[in-house]
Amino acid sequence: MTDGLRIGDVARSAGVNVQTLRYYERRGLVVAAFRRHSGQREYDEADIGRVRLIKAAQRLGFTLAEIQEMFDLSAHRRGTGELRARATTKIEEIDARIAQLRAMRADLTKVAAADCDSLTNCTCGLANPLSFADVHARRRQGVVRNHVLR
Amino acid sequence: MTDGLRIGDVARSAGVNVQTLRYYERRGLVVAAFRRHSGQREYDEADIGRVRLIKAAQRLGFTLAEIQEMFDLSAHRRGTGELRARATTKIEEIDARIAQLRAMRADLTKVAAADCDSLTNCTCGLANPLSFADVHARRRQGVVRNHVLR
DNA sequence: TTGACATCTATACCCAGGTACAGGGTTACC
DNA sequence: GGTAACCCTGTACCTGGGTATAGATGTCAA
Repeated sequence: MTDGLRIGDVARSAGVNVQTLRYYERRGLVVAAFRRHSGQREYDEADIGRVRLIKAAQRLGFTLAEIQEMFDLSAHRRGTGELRARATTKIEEIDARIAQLRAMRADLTKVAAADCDSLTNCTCGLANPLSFADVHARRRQGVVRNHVLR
Repeated sequence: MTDGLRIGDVARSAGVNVQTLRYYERRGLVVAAFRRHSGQREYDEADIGRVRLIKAAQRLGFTLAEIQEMFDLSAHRRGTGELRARATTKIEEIDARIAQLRAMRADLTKVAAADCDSLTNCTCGLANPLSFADVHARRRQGVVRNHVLR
């Protein structure tokens, strides 16, 4: 009886761990079609594709919950344009995250430029709850103290 | 006996939870200078600044472990240029993350453009372990099947 | 002194996406 | 029929940054 794929075959082919497949089954993402009399799972070729699809969607930034939802949508045949809509939403999320990272980056360059000697005595704006922009504006007005080195 | 600040005072001033302060103490980040006979923590003004500094560093993308390490560095007076070096390293990490997000974004625009009806029947490259660029190159050579809708 | 609030310790729980046992049973090949 | 490799369930653990709860004290103003 060597027709169906066993869990290890699927794991190797899809590049995941067997524990991961059992975890996906617990979450309802990939459920083995059959069980042998002994309880061992039996998969088919399509399951390998399904696991690969999950990993690909993860690489695009989708969570397992979102992927599961998209599977459910296609199962219910209500999916016209849904995938595109979800991709568009995800693009917006990514844009927001990039904007946030860029803001962090800008503030970090100011920290690097200020060159405080240590974190505990850095007064270049880090310890201030205001944004760096605000701190710099106030400094120009003489409201914020300058650096205290060491 | 109302000299020292109590944990709730620090929490309110720094904009964090009291549980968070106790958590920081467990991690060794902010330890109350004194304890009352009853066991209650007593802080001073500097501790508020320290907590704010932690939150500011977190906003810049530093983890608590990294922040702790930077505190240790300044305590050991080996910090000349260290903060700048760490900021520079963090900037590189952020740049790498932005590049990764941009790659994800590019692939997502391809998914949106391909407009597959559903995730399970999407053959626009999602389920393929190769990058989308590769898939598109192969499609031009007629190696990859076209979409199967629904 | 009473009542409302604040604080204490210890422990468990949350998110996501798995990973790592322990202690068994099954399968494949020689 | 031995033995190595595989598979099973169930449970606990991991990261990171906290949050929640329980039950016991402490503090403070009226």
